[in-house]
Amino acid sequence: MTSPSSVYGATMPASITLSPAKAAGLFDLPKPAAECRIVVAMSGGVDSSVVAALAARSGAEVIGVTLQLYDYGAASGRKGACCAGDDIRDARAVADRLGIAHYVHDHESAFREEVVEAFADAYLAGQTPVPCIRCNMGPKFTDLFAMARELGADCLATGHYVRRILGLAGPELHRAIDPARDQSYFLFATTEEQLAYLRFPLGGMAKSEVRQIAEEAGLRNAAKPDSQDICFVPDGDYAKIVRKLRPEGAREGAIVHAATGEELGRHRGIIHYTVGQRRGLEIGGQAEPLYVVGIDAERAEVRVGPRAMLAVSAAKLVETNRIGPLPDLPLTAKVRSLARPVPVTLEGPLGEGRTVTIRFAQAELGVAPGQAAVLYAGERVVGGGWIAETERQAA
RNA sequence: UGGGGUGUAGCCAAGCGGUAAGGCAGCGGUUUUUGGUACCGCCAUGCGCAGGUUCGAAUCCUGCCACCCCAG
Repeated sequence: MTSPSSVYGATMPASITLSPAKAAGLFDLPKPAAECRIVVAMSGGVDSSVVAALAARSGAEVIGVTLQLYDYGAASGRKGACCAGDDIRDARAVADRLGIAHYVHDHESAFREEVVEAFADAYLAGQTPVPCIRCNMGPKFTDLFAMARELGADCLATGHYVRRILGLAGPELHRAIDPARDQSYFLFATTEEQLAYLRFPLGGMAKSEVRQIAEEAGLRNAAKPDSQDICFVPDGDYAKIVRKLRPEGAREGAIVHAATGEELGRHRGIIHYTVGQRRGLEIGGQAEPLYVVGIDAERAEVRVGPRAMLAVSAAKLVETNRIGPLPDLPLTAKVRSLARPVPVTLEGPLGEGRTVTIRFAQAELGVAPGQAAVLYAGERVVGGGWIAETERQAA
């Protein structure tokens, strides 16, 4: 195994430090940088730290803000977390190093209500939530947004890997240059008002460039591991959190075959399952693997079937959002952060919270209610919605 | 009780004298700012038990045990 630094060293120029003008260009400022104030959402990770460094380089006045989202103790010292404990200390240290102002805002109760409680409720309802999207919608793009405005900032910059590009009808949201890093899936609910004010200076960069900049700027977290998993789930055991908040979620029930209705086994609570899931069913003696194809919260029933039964031809989306005009171009959709966007057609109006159905050109597997479906026209994000129900592909 | 059948890993199952396939489940890893998926790796010194034949037995022989089916 080669170390990351040697890999980067081989492919990166000796120095990619940006000039103040180039740094300023990344923020698309409304006036000369020296007259601007930029608020940077700092999580304590490398990405947002580099955003702060770039903002400082631009010559603008920079204020770093870190939201403390959850309990210090639970995540302290854990790799891959954010917004608590050590991460807040990292953010502060980076701000000190850069010589910028830095505020930590206690956001625990709001985060618990808007993200964690909703997360638990979704599982209880037999759905599979995406807490990162709720977090972006609430704490980050609503609360932090308001704070930045109050601070008189010209814009709010974050470390998301996504691009904001000025189009004829205003700012557009586009996928990151590096498809492996693209985080647009988590930002489909961004409103046009938010997008007008937000900046994503990392969307055109590769992760290796970002780490290089962090190193050259002498940031202590330059080599810090990427965050992954759910930030408020310390050990990867999300069900433990749900059980703690909603003990009734541990109600046991039957695992039945979706085609025959036969009871194949028992489970210890629907919160442990998600549509598309294969492992954890503990049902042996089968010719082929079984997958969760549906969850009946009322009856506390997990319905399973062979892989073919995962095929879905359409999905109903609720609480939809649209970013910019709907282009007259073929649309694609992602029903999962990873995975390539697949061709879809829209049946109904998109945006303003309305309900719409997306129909897949080819059957899509493992579409779970509670997840987001994000719509693209090429590289541009045109919006999306939450998957409320799916239509199984006729056999 | 008589007749027939079957006993191989947690489950299903191949092997029928030459030194235990495969699938499912499980475990571990890789990938990944959601859950999952996918991929890779691991998983029976032993084939119901006890003897015997043989250079060599899960495979042949004998006895015993267990379960299933038919008869009663």
